[in-house]
Amino acid sequence: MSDNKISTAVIKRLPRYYRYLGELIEMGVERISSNELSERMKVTASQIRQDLNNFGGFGQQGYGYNVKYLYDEIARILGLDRTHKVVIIGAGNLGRAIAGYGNFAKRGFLITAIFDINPELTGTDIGETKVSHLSELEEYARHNHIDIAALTIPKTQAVMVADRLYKLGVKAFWNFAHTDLNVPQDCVVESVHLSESLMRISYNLKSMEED
Amino acid sequence: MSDNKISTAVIKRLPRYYRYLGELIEMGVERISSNELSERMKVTASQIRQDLNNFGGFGQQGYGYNVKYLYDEIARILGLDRTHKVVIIGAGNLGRAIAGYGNFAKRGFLITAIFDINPELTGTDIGETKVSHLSELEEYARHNHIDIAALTIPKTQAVMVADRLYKLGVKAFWNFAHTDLNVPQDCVVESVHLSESLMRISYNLKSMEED
DNA sequence: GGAAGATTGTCAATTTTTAAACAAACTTTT
DNA sequence: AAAAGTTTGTTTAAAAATTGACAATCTTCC
Repeated sequence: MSDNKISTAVIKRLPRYYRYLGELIEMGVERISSNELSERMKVTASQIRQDLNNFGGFGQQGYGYNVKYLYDEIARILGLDRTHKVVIIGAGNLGRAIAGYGNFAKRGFLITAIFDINPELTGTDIGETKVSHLSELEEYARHNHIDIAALTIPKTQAVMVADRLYKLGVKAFWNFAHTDLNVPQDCVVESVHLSESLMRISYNLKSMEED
Repeated sequence: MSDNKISTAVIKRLPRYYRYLGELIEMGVERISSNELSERMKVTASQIRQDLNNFGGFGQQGYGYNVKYLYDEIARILGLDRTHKVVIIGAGNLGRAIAGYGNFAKRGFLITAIFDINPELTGTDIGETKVSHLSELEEYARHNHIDIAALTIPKTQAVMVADRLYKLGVKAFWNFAHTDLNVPQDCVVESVHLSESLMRISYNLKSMEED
């Protein structure tokens, strides 16, 4: 359908465009040029135009881009026009934080189940959702579709649970564990390695001092 | 001291090398070649050698790299040989998750204070740390050094609080709010935009279907 | 409705990043 | 202790990403 193969560098920037366009809508801005957007976002106008043109011509010469239209188009490109059923594995603070974040639901990411290995948590409520014991995962997956699994559990468990989930047909993993998952090629893995993020701060702080 | 200017692409990869080397140490591996490491990490050996050589020659021909030595050197490069005092702004689930994660302390990131705007949370304990009211931020900063501020608050507050923190001398921000901070150039900002991360999953799921 | 001004889409040039190749130098084996 | 085998550090080549430039074309103003 759309031309393969868009570079990952472009994909990484799309959500940020989307965020800025959303803010512009809230501000009541109807149109914007690549030049003005580039000043707000601190990127080059050329990059904005080239990124967008990977997916088609959304703008118009002499006018710029219609904010609402472009916003909706990017949503479509990103697949935000559909709903995604998300299960959370791990009902610790991180799992709770994700479950409780309302903005995800607004973008079509619905928390449909939460699992934890701790029996004491089984049956307790997190937001609208009841925590199930991890042993019920297979039974659940037999009756319910899972688009995305968020893994907010320690690394030792994460790799094994990802295996189990893959066997149940889950193809997308939002991995918060401090490890790489070992799932087959036909999966989407997006890792959020918080400790690596902190280390980059540490490096940048250090290298700032040295100038 | 060390040669400027290392590309950010290299810096992003360093923590991952560090993680793998840590695992090798746990496994009792004493030496490793770039070739073997490249197979484990699924990157090219050439990239590993070139990345490391930005900081000096840590290996030896015919031998490879001493795991423990390289591990320590990367720690030093990343600034993990010092301690960093971290304050958390926002005692919600995300703030709690960060405060409770013991591995950070192991790497020298010490949670020294937690602030929240909600008076009901003031005085409550999170791990070892008591929550203070956000209004006490200035008073606290006058008597205590802050290396890094973690912002786990909504976007509207995050930008303002970052301003306040900058005026108090804080130069590094770990930003979890869904916005860009507007702090001066002499700051380190590391943003963790979870919703953007989710959107990339959505895009990749969609583009996987289309093949 | 025509002229002046603005802005896109795209091509070309530049810069950055990644990968390949290989001489130099060390380790291991015999 | 010499030969055979490894493996690095570095150079060179290739690929990818970013930026610059501009004709084409739309909008706005008069």
